[in-house]
Amino acid sequence: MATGGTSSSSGEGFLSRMALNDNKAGMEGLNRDKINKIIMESSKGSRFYENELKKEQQVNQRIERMMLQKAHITEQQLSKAQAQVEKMTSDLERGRDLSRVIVHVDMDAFYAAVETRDCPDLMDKPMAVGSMSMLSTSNYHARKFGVRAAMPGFIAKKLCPNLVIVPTNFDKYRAVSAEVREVFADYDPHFLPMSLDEAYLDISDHLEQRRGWPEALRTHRLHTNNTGTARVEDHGGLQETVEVEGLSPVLFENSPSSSPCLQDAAGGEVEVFGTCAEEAVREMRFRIEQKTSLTASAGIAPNMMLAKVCSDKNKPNGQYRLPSNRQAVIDFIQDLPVRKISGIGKVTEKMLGALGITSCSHLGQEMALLALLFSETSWHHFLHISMGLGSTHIERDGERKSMSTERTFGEMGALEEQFSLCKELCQDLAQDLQKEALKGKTVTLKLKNVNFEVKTRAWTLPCAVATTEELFAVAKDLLKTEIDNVSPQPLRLRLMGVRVSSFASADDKKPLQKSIVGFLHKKQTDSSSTSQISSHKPVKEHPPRPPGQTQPSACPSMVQQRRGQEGHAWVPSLGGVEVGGTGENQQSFLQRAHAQRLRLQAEREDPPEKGDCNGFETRRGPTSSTTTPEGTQTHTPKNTNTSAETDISMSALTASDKMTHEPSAHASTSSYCSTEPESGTDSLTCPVCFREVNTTELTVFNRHIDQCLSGVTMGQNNHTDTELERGPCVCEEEVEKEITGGKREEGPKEKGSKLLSRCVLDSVGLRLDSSAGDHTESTTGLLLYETSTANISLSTVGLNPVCLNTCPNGDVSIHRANTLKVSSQSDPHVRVCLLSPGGPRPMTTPKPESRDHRGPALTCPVCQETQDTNDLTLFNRHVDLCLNQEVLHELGGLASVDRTTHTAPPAAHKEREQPLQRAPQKGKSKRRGLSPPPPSKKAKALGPAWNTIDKFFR
DNA sequence: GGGGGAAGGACCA
DNA sequence: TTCCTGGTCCTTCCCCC
Repeated sequence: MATGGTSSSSGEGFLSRMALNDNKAGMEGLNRDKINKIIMESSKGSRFYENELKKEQQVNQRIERMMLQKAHITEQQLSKAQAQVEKMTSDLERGRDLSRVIVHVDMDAFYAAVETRDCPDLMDKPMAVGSMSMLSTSNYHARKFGVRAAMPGFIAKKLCPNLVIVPTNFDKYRAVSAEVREVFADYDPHFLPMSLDEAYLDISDHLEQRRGWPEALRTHRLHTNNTGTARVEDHGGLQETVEVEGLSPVLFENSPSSSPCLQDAAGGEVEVFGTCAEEAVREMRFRIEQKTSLTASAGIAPNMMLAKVCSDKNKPNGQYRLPSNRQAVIDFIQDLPVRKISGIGKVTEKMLGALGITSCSHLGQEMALLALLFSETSWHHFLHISMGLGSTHIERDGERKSMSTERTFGEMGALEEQFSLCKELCQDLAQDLQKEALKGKTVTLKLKNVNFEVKTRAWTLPCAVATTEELFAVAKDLLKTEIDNVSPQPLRLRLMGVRVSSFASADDKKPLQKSIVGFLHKKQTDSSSTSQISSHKPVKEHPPRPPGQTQPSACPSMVQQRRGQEGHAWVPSLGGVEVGGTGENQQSFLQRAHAQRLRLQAEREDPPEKGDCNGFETRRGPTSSTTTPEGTQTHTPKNTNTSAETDISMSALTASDKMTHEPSAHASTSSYCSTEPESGTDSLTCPVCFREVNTTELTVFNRHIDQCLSGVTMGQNNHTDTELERGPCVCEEEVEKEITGGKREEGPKEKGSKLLSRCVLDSVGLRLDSSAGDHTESTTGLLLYETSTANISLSTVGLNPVCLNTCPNGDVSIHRANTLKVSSQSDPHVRVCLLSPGGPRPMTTPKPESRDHRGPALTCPVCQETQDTNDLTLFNRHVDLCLNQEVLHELGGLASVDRTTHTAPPAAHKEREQPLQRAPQKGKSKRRGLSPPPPSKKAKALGPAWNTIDKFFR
């Protein structure tokens, strides 16, 4: 395999990135060569090693490119950069702030110390905390053998055969950490914890107060079994307080003698601390030790970067203060190896080393060169370091950016296991998210294969998600995509993780408008019940969406994700009415469906016959009764055909659910972004059949709606009872085959043509009046269709080109703009499935014919008024608002919307044409990785189904 | 060209 | 035989407007 790396600059047969990192306290003066030899012998040939080799090669290539770039730098460029650096240096110098006293406190070998404290037998033994796979930390005895954190246990054992490895016990460490933090809080209530054993404090304010404190407040009693104290040393003007004795009975046996303690009136030993920074920090460490029997080291400096370096200076069990004057800072930083700086790791160190830069003073000397070779962010960072500058303000309430969970395991190749684990991770993560009341829009799946290659696949949703079902809906599909990518080979994993990021801002957390759930609720919904989802307020509480304000686009289609590597969102020009993706959008969908239904009902001259495909009230085919947990029987159609809404859930859950055989999953969500009822509700009203469903389980309720919609509209049932019981889990290919009868062209390739949904047209009010004959045209219907991101949208027929297909007996096509042609030989109840136009399409392309060429003016399908516009955007706006009003009106809701505002002024028009939600580009092949190469730009632009669409318009 | 998403990677404890 | 976990930030590529 990878052999080139052995002859790289890292040395013959030697991988520098795997070599011992002795940049840690207690590891000075080790026999590096010997240790490295053992590490290499233990690792060589392993997949991990091969992967490290690969990474090393990549770094070497980076360095080669950098050196090449350096060779082309001209004197002129250099002097220009130098001028830039000098200007920036003087700017930074002017802003230098030496007024704060920042402390970095780091517990010494924290986990190991806790374990040793609790098991004194370990005191004199080399020990580490972790497992044979990985060590979290080691004590100082073990460090003498080269055993350190982040080293696999089996290698550590080879370095130190007597090493005792103690398993981690995070509950215990958390408890100790809490005690330590209590002490921190006395010095800086807003301290910044970096981990369980480390924190930054700004003690400036404390010192201010401390100056006025009487001695009694600075006096602390020693526990009888501890005698620790400290002494202050003077090192060439740099005052240094060295903690010396007893405080670390378990770790540091060679502590120097202490200064004498005083005795209090009761005869107990006490320690009196001074008022300066060193004394305050010494006192803090003293108190930590008294409280936990563990020692801490600290660094005191004018900024965080320096404090961090200082805390390492006298580790373990010591402290170091860097005086707050510029010269002291400059002197301190001069000979500091760059690797000592937090943020400079082995790669950066190596790159800088290639330029001859090993210390911070070199950094300053070569800054012009660095400015030319590195990014602005990087060289600015370097400049700060070279000047000894760092943050003087401890960001106390920094918002969390992401949350994740991941698991490493033995090789896993079975799909069932993978999907099952994926769900477990989603469950764990959902719990964590719930604890912090977080919801995020981006879900990332992290995979590490058995070759240690890490891949991340992310999907950004238009709405924030947090529940297991929502997370799983996305993660599972990302996983499925990766499985498909390596198919027919199995995806052999050793790690899987799920991350959520792009957390909702405060604004996003505000209640959403027009929640259908409020509408769905039983009227007597307990008003005192606490809403779990803030958005789920009754519709009355929310005003109608202002004209021009778009709703978030819907969530991506699973089908699209699985099928297309190049899927793109396409928010239709009816902006704001897309449904099916988000909870909000689903709600809108249902609301509109309801409104449309009522309107159509009222319009109907003849009551629908049994089985009429317009007939919401009529049901064809067998029906079944679902017994709710409460024992109430709910009439539900026995039909597994799904509504457009549930189509998403079907496609979202099909594959993996089948694979994992998790019966709960299929009904768990109807989209990525679920809608949950408020707690305290004991029944929900079905928006289709208007019956109360005695359940608060959304899964049950969703299923009811699915079945209801299916039965209402499809009027026929080709599925079996078994299928019903199993839920709408039909694999996409099966559906496609079934619907198209295998007739679809195999073009280039239908591969891209995404079968998006077996939708039920009249469930949203599409008039498919087949009673007049085999071929009927409807000019006023609303067509449900789905965009390439699985947004189910309500759109007037022909306003957006769609590709239609039917099954098994029908044929639906776009006959003309604004016209739907239906043909059915045997059954008037045509099932229509939609093929995504796919691809990112500007709303204007392909434009339907202009009004002049299209014939009559546009007629609103809701209010039936002819609109004096042929601008589709304006018309869409009108329809949208019309529907809104219709829904609100039907719900007995809000003040009416002035329809005169529907025809938007030019400004609002523009607003509607704001950039569309950009689609996530799924699975696109990057520079690296295993994904297939990306499609051509043209293919991407057009989208996979364009060939198909094109045929309709040709 | 700028903005922003996706993916990968560096780095830290 | 065996090389973690969880988090942040940065860079690069790419697409869209």
